Amino acid sequence: MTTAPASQFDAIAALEDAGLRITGQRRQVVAAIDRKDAGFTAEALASELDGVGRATVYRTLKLLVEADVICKLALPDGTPMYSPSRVEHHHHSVCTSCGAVEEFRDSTVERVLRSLNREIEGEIIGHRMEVFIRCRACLISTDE
Amino acid sequence: MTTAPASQFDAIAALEDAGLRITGQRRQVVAAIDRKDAGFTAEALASELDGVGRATVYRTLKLLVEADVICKLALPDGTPMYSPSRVEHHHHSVCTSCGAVEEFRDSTVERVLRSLNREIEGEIIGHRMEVFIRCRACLISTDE
DNA sequence: GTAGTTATTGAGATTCAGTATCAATTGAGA
DNA sequence: TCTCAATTGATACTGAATCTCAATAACTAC
Ligand SMILES: [Mn+2]
Ligand SMILES: [Mn+2]
Ligand SMILES: [Zn+2]
Ligand SMILES: [Zn+2]
Repeated sequence: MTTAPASQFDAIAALEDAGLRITGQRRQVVAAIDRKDAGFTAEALASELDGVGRATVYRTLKLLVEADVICKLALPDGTPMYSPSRVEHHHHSVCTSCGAVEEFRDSTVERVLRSLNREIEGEIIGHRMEVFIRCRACLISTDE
Repeated sequence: MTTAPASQFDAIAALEDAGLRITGQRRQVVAAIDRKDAGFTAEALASELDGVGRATVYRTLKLLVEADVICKLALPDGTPMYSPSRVEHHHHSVCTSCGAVEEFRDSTVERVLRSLNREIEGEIIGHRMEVFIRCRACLISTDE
């Protein structure tokens, strides 16, 4: 038994909690994201939602990132990707072949930061960590 | 006594080793980078080098990244930054106020990856870690 | 040193992601 | 239902990065 996936209602509630209006377009964006099972780009999402303007898709993605409903991450070449966020504080592994995103918590990461706190001059205000993988499915499909 | 800074000759040698021609423009780019004491953007470098075309600056930066002479990293908002690379394998702390970049080695980071190797389905092919800080100088200059 | 080959260059066009504008629309509370 | 600020979308715009291609210059061989 694994963690229950975030439903689209959580996302809508998060937008409401932020004092935002629940519009048809925002529902469409949330519903489309809910169908995703891998990372996706803003542009892909936009062209898949014919009823919703491009600018609105970008605006909504930004709102959802701010509301911690989705995460914005990046491939090795910098291409921005989005993925639903299902775990409180976490990092990501991204399959560079198929875009599959896994979230992971690892206390060791936090230990790194604590150790840096001593080494580094100044105040730590944030961090980013992404692990790039070739997922099992992709390893198999390339014939071993 | 700290590690000797990489000189511009190392960079030139790296380009030679890659079988590339040593041109006046590439010397200018390398020399300008050598003067930097913080992270910089490609565009800033380009507009500072009047004698060198913009496209050439971008091309040279890419070559230097491939040659491990400089590192390409990113601010929290995704803005690409470059910085000279002086340590073998490392990660970065970036001051989001002044752009100062520190490189650090931390064996704990590598330990994180080893632990992930067990958790994660698939093969790890790379990773990225950036720590965002407010450096001591910036903390002070903002009046505590 | 000269000549030949070919990598490199620069100006400008082009692409692409993302943002700004602003008049028209609409959600949500009163 | 009424009201009005929030939201939307078409489109223009920005800025980073890449592409094109004729002109140039770095290396190599002689
Ligand atoms: Mn996430
Ligand atoms: Mn570096
Ligand atoms: Zn995969
Ligand atoms: Zn600073």
